Amino acid sequence: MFSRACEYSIRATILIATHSMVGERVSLKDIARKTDSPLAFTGKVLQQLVKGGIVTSVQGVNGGFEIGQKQMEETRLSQIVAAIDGEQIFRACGLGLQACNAKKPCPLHDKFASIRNDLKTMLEGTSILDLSTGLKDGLTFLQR
Amino acid sequence: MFSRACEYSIRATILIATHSMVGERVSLKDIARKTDSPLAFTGKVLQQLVKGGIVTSVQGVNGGFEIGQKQMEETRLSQIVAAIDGEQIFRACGLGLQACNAKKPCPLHDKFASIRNDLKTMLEGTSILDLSTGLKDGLTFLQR
DNA sequence: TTAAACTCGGATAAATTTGTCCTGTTTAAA
DNA sequence: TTTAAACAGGACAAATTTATCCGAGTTTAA
Ligand code: SF4
Ligand code: SF4
Repeated sequence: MFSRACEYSIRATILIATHSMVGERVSLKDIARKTDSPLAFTGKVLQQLVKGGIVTSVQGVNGGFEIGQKQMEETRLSQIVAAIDGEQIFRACGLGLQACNAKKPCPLHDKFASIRNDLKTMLEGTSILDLSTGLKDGLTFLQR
Repeated sequence: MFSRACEYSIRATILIATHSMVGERVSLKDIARKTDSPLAFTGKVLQQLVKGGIVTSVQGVNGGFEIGQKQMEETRLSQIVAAIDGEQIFRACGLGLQACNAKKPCPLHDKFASIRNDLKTMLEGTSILDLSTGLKDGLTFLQR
């Protein structure tokens, strides 16, 4: 569904948010450990998120990653996915035709577009905060 | 969403079905041309479908691929996807955790599992025949 | 001033997916 | 019996994704 890079970036962002809630920063090292992700690779995708304005990084001692209260309320999961995997997933044809076009539909169009749209709606309706509260309260998990 | 190999295999199967409806076989050459797919690679994935019992191949002059009337009615899109991409897509965690487990859910669990289930239901409820009639009648397309 | 704890970013490597090539085998018809 | 049209399948190549390595820059505190 999502690329590995995208999965890592979502897990990382959620973790960052739970720490930002209590005024802490998280280091890449901790992110990698607590989300069970490869450190250096996760560093790369986090840089993309920083450039995309989704999370903030602070260099130096006591540095790390953080996300503002407002950011975590307003940023949608769809933005993370778009920042890493691109908009493709929201628009692509289920059968791989060059462009999705309801005027000249592929055989799967109606059924596929419906689900793709549900996915889009879900991702656009879910904020980082939504995902982070459950983790903070110990109801959900980032590793298993 | 689906791998390229899977997209090719679905397009190929639908095309094969439209020909089988009128008692014809289709050659790999024609499949590649009419579905805008790389010939040799499509040949590979078709071999997987043959092994999976989804389509039948006939060697020699006037050979090609075909699919029985009953097969196209009974075979579900989910079976093609499973044959090429595996069952992963129906079971995998949206955030990439090792196994999907509602008892120890990832933060996206509820919302993701719902959509993943809709997708599964859709794929299981769609037969090759369903997809092929529209193409045969010129209402849907396999290239653009 | 120095050391330590951090992020940043380029280069490179490994793994996977996608794609091609070439040879062999089967089959029908000439 | 020969020939040509077709699938089968192994070996290899290209492209993409995933992952690692390492040196450089930044910041705080001792
Ligand atoms: S059918 Fe769905 S997937 Fe295929 S082209 Fe139309 S919208 Fe895209
Ligand atoms: S939340 Fe959804 S995706 Fe994550 S583990 Fe549970 S079922 Fe799988």
